[in-house]
Amino acid sequence: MITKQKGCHDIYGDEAKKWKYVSNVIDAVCERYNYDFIRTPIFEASELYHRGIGEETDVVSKEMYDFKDKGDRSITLRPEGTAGVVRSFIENKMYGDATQPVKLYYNGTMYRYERPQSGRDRELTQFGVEVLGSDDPMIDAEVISLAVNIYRILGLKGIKVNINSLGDKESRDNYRKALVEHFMPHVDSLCEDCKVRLQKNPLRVLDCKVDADTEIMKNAPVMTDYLNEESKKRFEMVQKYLNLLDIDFEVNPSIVRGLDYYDHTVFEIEADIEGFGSQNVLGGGGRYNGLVSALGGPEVPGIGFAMGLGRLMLALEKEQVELPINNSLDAFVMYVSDTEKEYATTLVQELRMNGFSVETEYTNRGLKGQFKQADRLNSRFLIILNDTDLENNQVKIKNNKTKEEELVDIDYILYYLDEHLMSEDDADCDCGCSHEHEEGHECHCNGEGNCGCGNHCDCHSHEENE
RNA sequence: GCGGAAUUGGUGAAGUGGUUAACACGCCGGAUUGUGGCUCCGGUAUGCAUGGGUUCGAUCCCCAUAUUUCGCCCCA
Repeated sequence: MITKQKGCHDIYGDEAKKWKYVSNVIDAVCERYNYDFIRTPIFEASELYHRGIGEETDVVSKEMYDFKDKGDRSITLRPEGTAGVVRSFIENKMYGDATQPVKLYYNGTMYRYERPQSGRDRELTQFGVEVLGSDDPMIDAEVISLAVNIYRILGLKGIKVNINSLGDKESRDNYRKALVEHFMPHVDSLCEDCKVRLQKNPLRVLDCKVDADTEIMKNAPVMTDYLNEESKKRFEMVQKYLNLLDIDFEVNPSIVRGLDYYDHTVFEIEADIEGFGSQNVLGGGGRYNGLVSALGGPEVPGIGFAMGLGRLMLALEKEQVELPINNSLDAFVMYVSDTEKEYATTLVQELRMNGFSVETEYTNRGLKGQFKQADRLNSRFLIILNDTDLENNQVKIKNNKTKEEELVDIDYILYYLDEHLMSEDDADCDCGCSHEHEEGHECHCNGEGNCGCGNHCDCHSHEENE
């Protein structure tokens, strides 16, 4: 048997429906924030990541999925989304668009050559946003709040937002110098990795878990003390806007992020859920004012974040958040004889073309088996064909909930289904999301008929629940 | 890159160095002559991840590989 590759997953059935639902929420929220969808290639020239993410980062130095193509080009499966989006921004000269800043979002697979564990796969799906062309602290807060609001809308409660500022270049240079001065005298007591980091990227020494509990690490200078006036003021503004947006956060000076392109605001959103795996960072991001120019574009500031959808799913599952997934069918057409089957073929198509979700029998089951199949598929109506009825231009339609059965004229089928499905929905809700009707769920449509699910709804129960 | 645990039908799983690998669910068929969901009856693994080895004999013991899973490191 050929099996899937290590660290990859097949997503299907109800799980696939959940993913689709989450993607719909993401699309709906991004639309409200006016972010445009962008799709960039899954593979890029390796150099993009070497220059963009940073040679010394683990992501580049040991986790890249790279290979030579038949033209002997060095190709890499994208390990993250930002570099590709920024490349596209430059290549397509989006900095020349009239509508600045450029606000983009993506939702796609990334690849990292790692040893899989809970919350860590080789193929992972990330949703992320990038804002290019504004250095306003207000947009920093907006990006963070967008991420938080998506978690909120999905119903996830256990999240914690950590923010920090790496400051501008001057602040970072000063801090870097202070770090080197602090650690150099004790270089021998550091772990092997840190010795290298101290040379190439001293900030990341702070990230080290091996030496985390040592005295030198605890006494290490703190970034926030080295921010110059301008950077400090900027960081305060970000916090002010976050407060205005009602986002709970904590300033955590140890957040430095693993990718080299960040400056000023950096943040991580972690799962704060009992029993969650050790890979508990749900999302993270930050500002990267130097990245566009580093990749050959003009001096354009940027900020973004990415969240792992797989980890989000784990978190939702851990919190037992029930996502509203639609598993029902409008009608199941049943038949036995060949002439009935012929009519079934055309009827099914006609119903489908008129907007009904309809299934029929394809595996020669007897009637009994077809009833069972219709139940399994949660079909609301059963259309039972019978040669005698057909001769009278009639079909039997059975309501699978009330078990009532009626003979209906063929010309009347569409109207009949329309009417009966509508009246069913009055009691329920026809937005298809149904979460507002379940206990313990909040609806976010404000009675305007748009729940986070992106489906339109005009039932009244929304307002009552809100 | 390093370490621990696991792998038995469609599914959840019990189990043993020795003739027919429990049990449950599901599925299929029948009782029910074209109306199911309850009940009863019957059928559902030449097979215990793959490849070697030990043994008279291996699903069980040993080794390797693959995959899964949980950690370390790192990240989403």
